Amino acid sequence: MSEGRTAQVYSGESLLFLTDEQLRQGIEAMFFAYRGFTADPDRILSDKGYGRAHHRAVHFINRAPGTTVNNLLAILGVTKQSLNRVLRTLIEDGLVESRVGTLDKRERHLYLTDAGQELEAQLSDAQRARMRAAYREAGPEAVAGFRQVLEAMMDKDMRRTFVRLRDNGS
Amino acid sequence: MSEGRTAQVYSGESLLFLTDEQLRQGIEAMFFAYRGFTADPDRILSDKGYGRAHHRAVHFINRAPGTTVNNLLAILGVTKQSLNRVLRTLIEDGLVESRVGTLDKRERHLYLTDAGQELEAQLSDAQRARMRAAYREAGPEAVAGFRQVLEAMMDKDMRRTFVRLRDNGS
DNA sequence: TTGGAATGTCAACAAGGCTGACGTAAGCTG
DNA sequence: CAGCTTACGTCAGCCTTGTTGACATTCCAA
Repeated sequence: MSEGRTAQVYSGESLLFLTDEQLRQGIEAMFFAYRGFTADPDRILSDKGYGRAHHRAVHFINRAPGTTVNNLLAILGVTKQSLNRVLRTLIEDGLVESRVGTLDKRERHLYLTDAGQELEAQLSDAQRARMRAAYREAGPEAVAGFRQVLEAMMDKDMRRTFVRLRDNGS
Repeated sequence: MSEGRTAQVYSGESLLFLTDEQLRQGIEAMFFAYRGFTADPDRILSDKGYGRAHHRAVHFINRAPGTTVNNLLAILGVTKQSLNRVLRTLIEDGLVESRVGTLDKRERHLYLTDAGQELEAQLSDAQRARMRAAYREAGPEAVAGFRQVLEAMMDKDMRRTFVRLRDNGS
């Protein structure tokens, strides 16, 4: 599995030694950073009796209004039973609306209600504020590199999904 | 919470527009990348009846052999009951050894056994392989930026912990 | 010697994953 | 039209991993 203790990558003027130590620092950085990444939304959600799973659903419904359950399932990578539990509470609480498909009546198309959009904005604002602060501190070149490495770290399928979403949005 | 739709960061030759759209792409990149980041260890662990919590414990015990339970608690950010449950199974299975402190006998110092080191290496190899591939694909400048943004995204406390660990290791 | 700190343990609970099984409605295909 | 497949929902049960609260033990330090 391991390719030995070090590997070298040459690019432009700089030489990078991919020692196990450097890789491990990257691993730990991911671990600690992800905690920060989720911290603010988690606080907001737990006040309202929701969890991270609700956040994810709300985020991607907002991202692609009218998406089907199957579509959402593929993006989130969970079972329909798991997603259904979350969706049910969101629909009951009036944050999400589920409309029977017009073209294919088996499908349910999901939309955020006004209340749903309000929650999404609240979560989004908090998470973007942290991301914005990090981007500002690190600077533009760092941001480009950040996104390149993250994209390269994704599973192939997820990367396709990510790119599709990205190119849809803007 | 939001500072408006866009913000600008100027640095060197390039100008970065921190539009909400760009920030959201960063957020989604984190989400999808973290899935990839944990995918390989998760597979290995579930074969052996362990979970991500076991991985984290094993990782940081390997990282700082002889660490105390309290220390590990602070790093992992969970309750002692949660950690204890994981540690108990690891000790029962002979992967972790818990030694009563010599200086302060209330403390337990944690070490990986040979079997524990073997598991750690297996998990580490898999995770490093993915990180190495991502680093190679993105290139050295990207890697530097990646780490800068991640560090800036951490909570203050976690950042201190991260830096302390990093500077210890190398 | 007493208070507080570090640790462990028991119990109970919740979120959010999972599998398996089953039902219904709708679309598709021969 | 008949039969298979697809999309979705749901029930039941299980697991991991997080939580709180309560309580016992050990032992350092003032």
